[in-house]
Amino acid sequence: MFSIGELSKRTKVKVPTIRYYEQMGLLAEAERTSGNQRRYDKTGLERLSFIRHARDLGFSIEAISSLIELQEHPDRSCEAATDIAVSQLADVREKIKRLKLLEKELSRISKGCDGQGVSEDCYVLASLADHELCSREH
Amino acid sequence: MFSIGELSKRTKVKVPTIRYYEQMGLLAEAERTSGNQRRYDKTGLERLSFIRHARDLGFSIEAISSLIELQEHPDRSCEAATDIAVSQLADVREKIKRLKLLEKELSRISKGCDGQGVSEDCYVLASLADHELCSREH
DNA sequence: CTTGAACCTCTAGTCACTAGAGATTGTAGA
DNA sequence: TCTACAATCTCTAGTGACTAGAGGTTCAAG
Repeated sequence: MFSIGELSKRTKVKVPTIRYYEQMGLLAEAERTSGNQRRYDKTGLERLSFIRHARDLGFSIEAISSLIELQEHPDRSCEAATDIAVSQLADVREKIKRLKLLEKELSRISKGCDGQGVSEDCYVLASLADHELCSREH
Repeated sequence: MFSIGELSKRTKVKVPTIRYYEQMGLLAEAERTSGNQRRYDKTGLERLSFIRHARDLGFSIEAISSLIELQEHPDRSCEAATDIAVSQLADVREKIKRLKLLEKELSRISKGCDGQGVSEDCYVLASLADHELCSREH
């Protein structure tokens, strides 16, 4: 049995975040010492590692809640879990697509001031002011 | 002179968001009719278009504030504005990098359940539970 | 002059935390 | 055993960038 600080160290999840996860129902309520401090064991550690990993992969708290529920009712859980993962993947791909367009636009804008420059006006500000100057959609 | 609803239509920025921008100091306080309703002109329209475009490119409200201040004090503004754009670009590139790693991982995880499957356990849940199963950092 | 869409302000909610106040507990060293 | 003090507790409020809703007022067309 170890303290919340120890759990925090081992999982690299901050102490207030652990309490927040408990409050949100992602973590079961921890056992307490006689003095009301939380104590955890291997189960708690594994559960939190799962949550942390899923958060790192961009799953929302809500999605993680669903995944945890699936874990606890293992019948047919695989399909449903895969659905969640696939939808998360679609999300990530969409974000990548959008960010790549932004990258092109920003790199074009940033380069505007290099070299001989664009007379007296700032190209960055001009580009932001006038969407027509954009080379593509974003 | 036109209303906030008209401005909203022309810029595709929602009415409450326009009021929010005013409150945050991004937009100058609009003129008012005798009945206290906001009225805008070309200047307001251009300013809001600038903000909207910058938001679309992922600039924070704070960054936009800086850009607007630069616009208003044009001496040396170009270098500073370029700095902001370049830092925004670095940000975007970093995000793309991270998301690409996630994409690989998620697509690997999602595929786990296809075809013959991985015996009775759900590969998605197992992968999330055990970071060691990841093929690379993320 | 009436109607009703559009406007006003204000408060509170969203997500996933993070920060701080003020009080209590656990534990290592003297 | 006592003492210090780090770690813990609960609670409230703040973050960013809005969004939603209540309850009231104004504008403009017919």
